Amino acid sequence: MKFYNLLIDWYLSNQRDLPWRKTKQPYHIWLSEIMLQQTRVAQGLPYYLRFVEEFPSVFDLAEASEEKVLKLWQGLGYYSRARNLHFTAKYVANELNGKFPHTYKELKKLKGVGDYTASAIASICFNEPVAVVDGNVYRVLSRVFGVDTPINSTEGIKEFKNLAEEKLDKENASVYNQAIMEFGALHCKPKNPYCITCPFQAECVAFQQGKIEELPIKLKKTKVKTKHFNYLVVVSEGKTVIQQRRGNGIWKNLYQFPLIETEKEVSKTQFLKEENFLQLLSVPAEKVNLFNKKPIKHVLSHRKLMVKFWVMDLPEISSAFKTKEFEVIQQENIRLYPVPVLIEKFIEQFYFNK
DNA sequence: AAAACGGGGTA
DNA sequence: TACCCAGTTTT
Repeated sequence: MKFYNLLIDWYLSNQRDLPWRKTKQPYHIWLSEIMLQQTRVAQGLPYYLRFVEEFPSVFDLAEASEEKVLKLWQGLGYYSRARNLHFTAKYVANELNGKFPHTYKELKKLKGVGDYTASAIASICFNEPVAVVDGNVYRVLSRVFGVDTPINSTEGIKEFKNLAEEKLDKENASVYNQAIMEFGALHCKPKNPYCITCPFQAECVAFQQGKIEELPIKLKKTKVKTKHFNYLVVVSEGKTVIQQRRGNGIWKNLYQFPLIETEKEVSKTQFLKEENFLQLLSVPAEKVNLFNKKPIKHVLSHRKLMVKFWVMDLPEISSAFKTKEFEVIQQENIRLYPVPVLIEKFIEQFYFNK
């Protein structure tokens, strides 16, 4: 029995019932694939359902504002996915008459669609014989065939792509690709895989050599850097002040309270005296209160943020906030804006003294 | 070639 | 903690 036959047999009796498996419409497959990049099915599923409900077609998504798309994406992370999703929706709707490309080569030209996603859409929707290589595929192939090349090295990426193409069932790329990913997700798991009941036990190099725990091999990732954020939460006549994050850093185009970044954690005295922007405001010290005594630790894949929220009770909005950088809004309207989870959690706890 | 880019689940 | 998740883009 060939590798792909065993795999597909396993899949046909073990696959999960997922909404995007009930369709082959490129719009839905594309949407699900973008959402599931570096994201577990369990986490992405509710977002997928809300998006399909809110945007039944690519035209609906194209017509929405980016702010609305980001708001619906809030909490899913990697927000460039949402921005690229919206950009591509507009492109497909307006330039391609709502029709997605039908080939790997053309799909890969879409913003936010890389090698994996182009392969996934081309194979799942059109049965094009191109192999997907995601985290699951790296794990299954490295173990079964005993490949110890680091999966995140240039060499490894090429080698695994070639191996994946070699093992692909070219007549049934759609089912095969989903099968190998599903097998990696449910059976050949990172920790405690079900080797005892594995259909590949006899031929699995890693199992036979006792290397299940070691494979796949991955080069160590970069150090997490610590940053110190100080947010100014203005409270004034039922209003507050927010700003949209610009540039290419984290949370681009999402909203937050006015931010002052410091080299290290600062006390109230240090905060009020040493920061230029605050001096500009000239707020009396008694009007400033620290919301959280200990900094809130917010950990991202490559950053550790230590965050303090400074609440400023003002009789009126300072003129320093009346620039293009800031927006003065009614407090109750803050829930309409897309914000990082960190900010959302704060808003839930803080009732703006009502 | 390496770093940037989120948030949550698992052991 | 440390690692991982249906990866892509930028530096």
